[in-house]
Order: sequence, then structure tokens, then C-alpha cells
Amino acid sequence: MLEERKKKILQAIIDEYINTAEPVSSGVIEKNYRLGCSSATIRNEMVELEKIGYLEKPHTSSGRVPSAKGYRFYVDELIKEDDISLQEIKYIQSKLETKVNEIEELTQIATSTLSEVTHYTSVSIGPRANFQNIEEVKFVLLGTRMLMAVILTDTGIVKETIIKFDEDITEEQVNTLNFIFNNKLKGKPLDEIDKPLEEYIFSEMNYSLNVIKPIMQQLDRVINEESKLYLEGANKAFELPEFKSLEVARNFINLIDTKEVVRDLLNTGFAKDINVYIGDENENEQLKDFSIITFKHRYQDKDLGTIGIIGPKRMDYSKVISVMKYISKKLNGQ
Amino acid sequence: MLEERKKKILQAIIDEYINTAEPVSSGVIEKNYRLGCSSATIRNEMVELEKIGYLEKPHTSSGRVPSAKGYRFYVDELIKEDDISLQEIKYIQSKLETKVNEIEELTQIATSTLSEVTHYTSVSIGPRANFQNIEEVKFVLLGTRMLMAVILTDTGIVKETIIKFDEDITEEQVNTLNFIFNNKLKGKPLDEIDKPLEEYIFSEMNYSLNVIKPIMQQLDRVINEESKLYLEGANKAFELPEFKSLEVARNFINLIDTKEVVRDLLNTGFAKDINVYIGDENENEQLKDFSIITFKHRYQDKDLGTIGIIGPKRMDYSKVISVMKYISKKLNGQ
DNA sequence: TTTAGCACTCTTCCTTTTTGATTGCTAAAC
DNA sequence: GTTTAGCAATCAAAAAGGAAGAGTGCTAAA
Repeated sequence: MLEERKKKILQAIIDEYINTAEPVSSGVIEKNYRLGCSSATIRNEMVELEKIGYLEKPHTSSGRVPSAKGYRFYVDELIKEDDISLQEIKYIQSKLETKVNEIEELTQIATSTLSEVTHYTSVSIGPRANFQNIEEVKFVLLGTRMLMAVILTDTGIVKETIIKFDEDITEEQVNTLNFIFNNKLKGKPLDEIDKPLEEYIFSEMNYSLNVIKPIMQQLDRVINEESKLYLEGANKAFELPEFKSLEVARNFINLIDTKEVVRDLLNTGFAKDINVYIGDENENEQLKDFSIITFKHRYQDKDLGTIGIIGPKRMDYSKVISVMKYISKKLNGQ
Repeated sequence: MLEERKKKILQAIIDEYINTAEPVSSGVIEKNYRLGCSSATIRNEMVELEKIGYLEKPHTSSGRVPSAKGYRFYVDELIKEDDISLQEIKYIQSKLETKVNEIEELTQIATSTLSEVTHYTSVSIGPRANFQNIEEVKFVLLGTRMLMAVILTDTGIVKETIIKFDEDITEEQVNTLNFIFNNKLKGKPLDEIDKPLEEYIFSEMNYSLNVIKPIMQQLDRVINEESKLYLEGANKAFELPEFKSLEVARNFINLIDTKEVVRDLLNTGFAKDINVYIGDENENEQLKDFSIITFKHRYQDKDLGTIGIIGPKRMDYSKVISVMKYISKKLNGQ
């Protein structure tokens, strides 16, 4: 546990550093934050805060900078609640009111709004397929040798895929397919579409493998395919002073360009409503200079995807977390 | 017209500059290219090449750098044909052989392959909707209050959209919709779906506006919506020396992040098979430091989208153009 | 326990100097 | 007439030096 004054000093230093991006000296803390003690006292406290690993010094005669551990304490204990203005609330409301027909679109609107309000780069991804159940499957004939399969899940998500054939498909065949799939699969988890069903269809009806194979292949594919990443405001990062360093800028671009890494980020660990990963708390070496904050897009507690922010460790955690909390609440229907 | 020796020297300078990114001196040309004359002679020629605007000098005592006009001459007259290795050809072949069911996917594969082989950032976009004709329209009922509309065009492109309603839709209504839309629209241009049809449906049948309005709105939207941009290899740019300058790097990120600009780029001017815009040949100020090379994804001369490359003016034009020509040929079915 | 005072450290910024690459010109050579 | 060797002039980039100043840690007094 930390004494009250140390907490106040740590908070002041981190707040100051988040604002200025410059190492913070005992002098500015004395001047700008009314803590009722002199810069010498603050210096003494800083030595101890450094000893327990919350602060760091770039070099002997410079001010202090928060360490990852310092940010962690800040996020867990010192964060400002509801750090969001009326104006921002209004803006978010207006954005989220947009009528959409597909959930993916709503996730994207939330993602871009998040980036606009926080001025950081935001990313999102759709829900994992294997948590969803099949509500309905429909096959539609397009032309004579092309079929579209449409799958509606219980979370209201619609997946569709096109299947091409080397032989003509009849309306009757389509009807049979519709009948079988709906009877066999309604209410089952999405990934139940597999071998057993294929064999059943094959034995029950006199379908040639030429017809069944491509269907099963494509369904398998559409179900297991990773949902699309959505990225917004990559350029926003370049306004920040940390991106003056070419090294950092390049790492950042490499990072958001490597879709697997971002996907992993968005798919890991949802112990809390809002998840904060600071610097090297991420096991991935590539991420050591950045912080990631994520939350789940939920509606009536159904998982509709994940939305996150990627920025420098020196991130305005209070603002980002407050905005996320608000957006999350709104998405979940107030 | 340029004398043979001047051409050779210009080519040597541009080749050298494309390789090294450093201003080229008369000395290295004498040393590395066997032109049979001394550096003094090369210097004299350089003065004249500068006079006609093909070369520039960063400062008095530095080597020469090609101007946009110089690159233009290079592209028009000096370019190496078939600057593509057997290995690259094999790689492209293997990539383009992937079985796909949707054309968009093939465009994307071609785009990422282009980026991989050339090491530049590549972008692509689907075809413009208004050039396409309707082949078939199908409505599919999902649940009781959701309809999916599927439009197949004569270029084989499938567009689908979801429409939600405040009242239940019957199978019979769906059948009627299918009948009317297919009778009225088969063979017509995509953007023919509009007011007149709406009125027709409304007067002929006793549909409430509650049903027709959302349908027309969504169809209108899906038809007029800009096709999705696809971007690949943004990080590749950061390997290039010109991106050492933070200013250039930031401009580049801003550029590719501004979807409208990229879209405009891909939608303009297709006089030739392969279109090259060098530096300020683009009317857009933002592009003055970059070059853009684009070509149409065609199959059996049907327009299926546009693929392009964005990179520094100092681009390996020979390589990029050769690779594009090859990919274009392959896409068009050999 | 707090704080004023001060020596010490180290970065940052500015100026100056050095270095070296490259040119343009001149005059000789071909 | 064209080509080339030779060389002074130019200028960026790198290196070196120096001054300024911000900030710390420690000591000793409050």
C-alpha cells in the first residue's frame, strides 16, 4: 500500500507526463499541483517511487517518467472516473443512433467514433463463429451453376458465401438442401456443420459428391474464417510526439499491418469489462512500446465482437477507459 | 529527340538512383556503366540534361537526381521490358491459381501478390456498379422480419444486403417480390433500380410502404455504395530511405488513410493498359512526392476492379510495370 | 520531517572547424 | 570540333568544442 502523499505525487507525475510527453521534474509538480510541500520533499518521494519501480529516469539529471508498473498502478488505483465531457457524450450518442442493418456496421461505427473521440488508432473484429448457434440456413440459386448459402445465427449475425459448380443445379435440389440443412442444424452450434452431415446428405439422397463437396467446403470455410479486421485512424498516431522516432513509427505500422498480431490482441483475455495491456505486459515483443485497451461489443450480453485502441504507453488511460465504458453501455442498449 | 549517348547517360543515372536513393555523380556513372567516355564528358552531358529539365541538383556541389519529367521520359522511352524473373513468374502463377468463388477475393490475391513481388504498397477496389447490368435478383426471408436481397450482375459479381422490417413478411410476399424484380429488371443497368419501379410495385400490388420503402432504400444503398478498398503492405514503404523523413512518412500514412483520395486515384483515367502518374502529374497536392501506377482487373474484357501501387517517385518502374503486365495478362485468362 | 542551498551531472543547442564529394570551367589533347 | 585532365570553388555533412540550463542528490539547518 502506498501513503496518500506518494499516491498524489505519482498521479501528478503521470498526469503531467500524459499531457506533455516530457520527463517530469520535482519543480513543475511543486508549481502546478498544490500538494503543500516543497520540491525537495517531492524529490525525496520520487526517489522512493523510483525504488519500488513506479518511476524511471532517462538519465541522471533528468525528470522522471512513469514505468509500465507505474502506469499499471495508475490504471488500477488512480484513474479518474467519467473523464468524458457532455460534448463527447452527445457526439457519441448521435453517431450510435445511425440505423444499421448489419451488426458489423454498428461495430465499425463504434470503432471509428472511439478513434475520433480519443484521437488514438482503433481496431475491431467480429465475434468468433464457434460461440454461435445456427438459426436458419438458406440456399439460393444464382444462375444455373452458382449457389449462395446464407446462414443466420442466433446472435443475429448473417454469414453468406458463394458456391460454384461444374454442373447445373435444379430448383428441386435447392429445396431439398434447404429442407435438410434446416431440419438437421437449427439450434446447433455453427461448427456442427461437418462430416457427419455430409455423409448423411450423401447417403439419404442421391446427390453426387460433385454437389455436396463444394458446399461443405465453402460452409466450412465461411464458418472458420477469421472475421474481418477494421482499422480506423492509423494516421492519428503520427500526431503524437513518440512517433517522431522513426523506429517507433515503423514498429507501429508493422504492428497494425500484421493482421494476425492485431487479431490475437483482440481475441485474448476478457476477464474484465475493459482490458488494459501496458507495454511489455503483452507477451509479444513487438508491443513493448505500446498499450492496448479492449472491450467486447455486447448486446443483451451476446458477444458481437471486440473493439480496441492501440497507442503509446503514454496514453490518456482515464479518457480512453471512460469513453469505452460509455460506448460499451450504449451498445448494450443503455 | 535525344541523342543516343544522352539517353544512355539518363538511363544510367535513373537506374543508379533507383538503386541507391543517393544523388548520382558523374564519377559513379563512369565507373559502373561502360559508356566509353570520361566523367568530364558525362558532366557536360549532365549539364544539358539538366537544362532540358530531366535532371535536378539538390545543391550546387552534389550529384544529380531525376526530375518528374526525367522519370516520365524514362517510363515512356527507356523502360526495360519484361523485367521479371522466372522465380517471380512462378510465384505469381502459384498465387493466382488459388480457387476462389468471389471475384473480389481474386482481386485481393492479385493485390497482395503485387505488393509481395514489388515490395511496394498496393491497393485495389471493386468495379463501379453503374457499368453493370442486372442478371438476377433474389429475395430470401431470414426469420420473419429480415430479408436478404441478392443481386447477380452480368459480370458475375454478387451484391447482397440485409433489410429489416417492423412487420412480418410472408413467403408469398417474397415470391411476388422475386417475380416482379426479375421481370422488370433483368438485363437492365444496376442503377435502374429506382423510383419508377418503386411506384410500379406500389400501385400494382397492395404492398404497404412499410415494406417497399426499406427495400428500395437498401437496394439503392448497396448499388451506390463505393466498393471496398483493399490495402496491402503499408509497412513496406517504411523500408525505403525516403521514409526516413518523418514528413514524408506522415504524408504517406495520411494519404493511404484517406480513403476518398485513394478511391479517386483508382477511379481516374484509363487511357492505357497501365497508367503511370509521377509526382505532381497528379493534380492532388498531397501526392506530389509519390507515384501511382494502376491497371484494370479485367476478365474477358469485363471490368472487375482496379489494382494499383503507391510508392515514392523513385520507384522501380520497370519492375512494377513488368509485374503488372504479367498479372494483368494472367487475370484476363492468359 | 521538511526544506533551503549548492555542487555535480548530463542533455541540448549553438558555433566553428574539418572533411570530402562533386561540380564547372579552362586549357590541353585527340 | 569533341573529349578529357586538372583544379579551384562550393557546399553538405560530420566532428569538435563550448556554453547554457534544467534537474538531481546530498548536506545541513529549520
